Order: sequence, then C-alpha cells, then structure tokens
Amino acid sequence: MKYNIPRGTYDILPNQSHKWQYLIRRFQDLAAAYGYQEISTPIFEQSALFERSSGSSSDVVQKEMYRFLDRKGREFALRPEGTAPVVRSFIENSWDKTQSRTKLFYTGPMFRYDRPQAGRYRQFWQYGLEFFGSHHPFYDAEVIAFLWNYLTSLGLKKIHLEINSVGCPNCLHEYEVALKAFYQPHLSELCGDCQNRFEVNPKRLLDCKVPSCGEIAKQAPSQLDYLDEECRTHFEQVQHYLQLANIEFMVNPRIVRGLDYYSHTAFEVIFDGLGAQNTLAGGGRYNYLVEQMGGKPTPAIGFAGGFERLLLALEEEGVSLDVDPIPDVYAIAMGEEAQKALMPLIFVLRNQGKKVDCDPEKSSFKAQMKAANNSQARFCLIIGEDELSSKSVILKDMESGEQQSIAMDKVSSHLLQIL
RNA sequence: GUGGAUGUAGUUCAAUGGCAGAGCACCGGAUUGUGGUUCCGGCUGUUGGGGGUUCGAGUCCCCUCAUCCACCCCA
Repeated sequence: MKYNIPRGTYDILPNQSHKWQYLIRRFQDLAAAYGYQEISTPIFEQSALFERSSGSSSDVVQKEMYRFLDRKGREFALRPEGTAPVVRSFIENSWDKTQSRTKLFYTGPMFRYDRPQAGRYRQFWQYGLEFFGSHHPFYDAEVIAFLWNYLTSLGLKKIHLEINSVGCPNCLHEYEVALKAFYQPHLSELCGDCQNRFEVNPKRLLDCKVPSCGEIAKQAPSQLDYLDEECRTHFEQVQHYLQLANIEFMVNPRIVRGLDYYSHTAFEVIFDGLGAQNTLAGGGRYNYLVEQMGGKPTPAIGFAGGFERLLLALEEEGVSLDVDPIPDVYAIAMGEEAQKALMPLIFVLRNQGKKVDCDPEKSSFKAQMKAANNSQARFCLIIGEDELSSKSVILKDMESGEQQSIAMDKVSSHLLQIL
C-alpha cells in the first residue's frame, strides 16, 4: 500500500519552507507598522456561518465547501475563506459593542473543493486583513495601501491595482434591475452559463470570457452610474485618499467580487503574466455583514491574498527569496577520538547561536572537506590525531584557504569574535 | 463540474512495436590529513497504477490516478 498526498494539496518542503516563513514574516512586520494585530480562528466552523455570510448562491458555498458531520451530527465545514470566521469572533467577543476600531490580520490555510491547476489548490494559504469600526474613506485607502505596499515591497513590479464601487444595497438593487432590463432582450444571444447567471447573479454577466458575451457586456450599464449620492461621494473620497497615499490605481467598473457580502469599495491586485489565475489578492468593504451576522451594525473593510500565487508571481519576476540558511562553521573530525572531541565543541558553538553542521561519519577526510565546501560554510574546523595530542583545532577560512591552529579552549571565544 | 495535453532514474529529457539510455545531481578514486576546476570509475528504474491487443508494449487500445492548460470559479 502506497499513500499519496490528497489531490490539490502539497507539502511545503524544507527547501521551500524558508520562503514561506519570509513572506509571512514580512506580512506580520508590515501589519505591526500599520497597527494590526494577529488573530487565529479555527480551521473549521459551522457550515451555516459561511452559508449566511458568503451567500448560499455563491459557488464557494454551493460546490466548493468541504463539509462534514461530527459525531453528534452537527454540520461543520473546513473554512473556505477567512473573513466570516473573523467576523464571528469579532461579534462573539463583543468588540462590536465598543466604540473603538479593531484592526486584525491573519495567515493560514483555506479549503475549497476546486479542480486544481497552477495557482489553485484545494488547501491554499491566505494572508488577510480586516478593519472594523469606521466607514471613513481614509480606511479604505489605508487597507488598499497596505496590500499594495506589501506586494511592491516584496519586489513585484508587473502588478496593477483595480478598484470599483458596488454601492450600498439600494444602489445595487437599482443597478441589478437596470442590468436585467438591459440583458432581457439579449437573453437568447448569451452562452449557457450566462443565461444561468441572469437568474442567479446578474453581476457575473459582466466578466464572462466568451467573446460574444463580452461584446454585449461592453454595452451594459455601468455600476458607477447607479451609485447614489452618498456612495459616489465615498468612492471619490477613497480615490482622493489613495492619491494622497501615492498609490496608483485604475477604476474598473466591471470588478465583481465572488462573495455576497461586499458593499461600496471593491478592489483587486492583478499580476500581468500568470495565466488565468492572475488575481493576487482582492477585497472590499462589507459594511452590513456584522449586522447580518447578528452583531451591532459595524462598517468594515478587508482583503485576502493567496501565498501560492504570490510565490508564482515572485518567481515569474525573478525575485530571489533564496535566504536558505548557510552554516557558519562546518566541522570535520578524523577518527573516533576526534569525533568525541568534536561533540562538546560544536554544542558550545550551537548554544551560542552559531550554525554548525558536520557529518563525521563520512568515509574519508576528503569527503568531509567536500561536504564542507558544498555547505558553503565560511569556516571549517578540523580535528584529527595531531590536534588531539596538542589540544588544538585547525580553523580554515574556506574562501581564502588560509588556516590557523587554535587552542581547543579558545575556539568558541575566537569564533565569537570573527563571526 | 466541462474540454484538451502530459506522465520514463533523485532531476531535466531521449528511445520506428524489437536488449530502457544521456546530461546534471549523488557516491568513490587520481600516493598517507585539505574543498572548488579537470580526468577516471560507480549507483540509481515495478517506464504513475491496473487490464487488453501482440511472438514481443515505454510505444497501440480501455480503465484509473496524478500533474499541467483552458473553461468555470477565485486567492
């Protein structure tokens, strides 16, 4: 019996692991600079949480959730996204009852039963950020600026930011009425998917990739023309604040976010050169979600991005994340007695925080030298018969080839000085 | 969920239906205890899995699994 990794999942292997840690650390550091604090929610929640928040008509809920019953028959789901659990926690901890703003971020795995392809997995890692407690456009800009600064500071250049406003429920309703009125006479010309979208989620008609549908979508009324006074002013202010933050963006009235809870500002960061899975991150306001989930009405805005796509984009742009740890010292021992002498020495160095590698079992001196070279360690320590009798070790600089003999009890203090 | 391409050594790839190979990597050697370059030698395979056609299948057919691409969806 041979066991296989589940479809659409992957192991983060040692030679990749440091890249993940690096990306996560950079996200945490930036969050600290913006005053955001980390929250970790469970991997699974009641299925109903996602059904109510994301919208039961969404594909994520309808087709992609990993659902299961526990031993008492309660229905749970592996979380397909991060916002709903954070909102649940926000309400459960009564943060909605205070007047203060709440700034949270998270990283962790999400689960969707999708057909895997490059940049799309069944277990995938997201970084995300949620802001609660103000509808001020300042915070729209802050959240978007955070995302933009994170991605650009990593070295991404071939990305662009698209923003839109989907308005409040009132504007949205009027817009959908207008949209349906526009599409009604074209119904027979649409593809099968779009005929279904017309009934289920008319906004999705706008980003169909079938060319003939795209032509029709170009003529369709724009969401932006159906914003009421308040929503339009808000959107203009958001753009103004983004300019003040020196963030470049383009307005794309056809951005449609997949989850039902979004209102007002919606945005995406697109990578120019990844194939079909080119949305690096996306987000928007959800001013009505907290209330809808049973909390006190609380405006909020957030985003989420995928680490796998981020990694692909960084690789595509040739950004090097190779910060693989290189040992400071590679230790070589010849013979059993020397191996024993090596033991206390390398542990002293390691306990001082030096990275020390060795493989004293290797067959020959030459082989150990080779290994020292492959490790790229700056120095190598050599102990053999001669050194044992003189209670010294040889310290060799692998770059210059120079070597010197050092008394065994002085080795650690000497290395502390030069490293 | 729909359509298509692919699957051979650790890895990148070869092999008209006729003995499964090469580069890289790895391991060893080139006078005793000194790496990188060079030279010599060595190891590695249920050809993803199962079935079928055939004297004979990596190659043709069917099923299955996986990866990739597009749709879809979205991060």
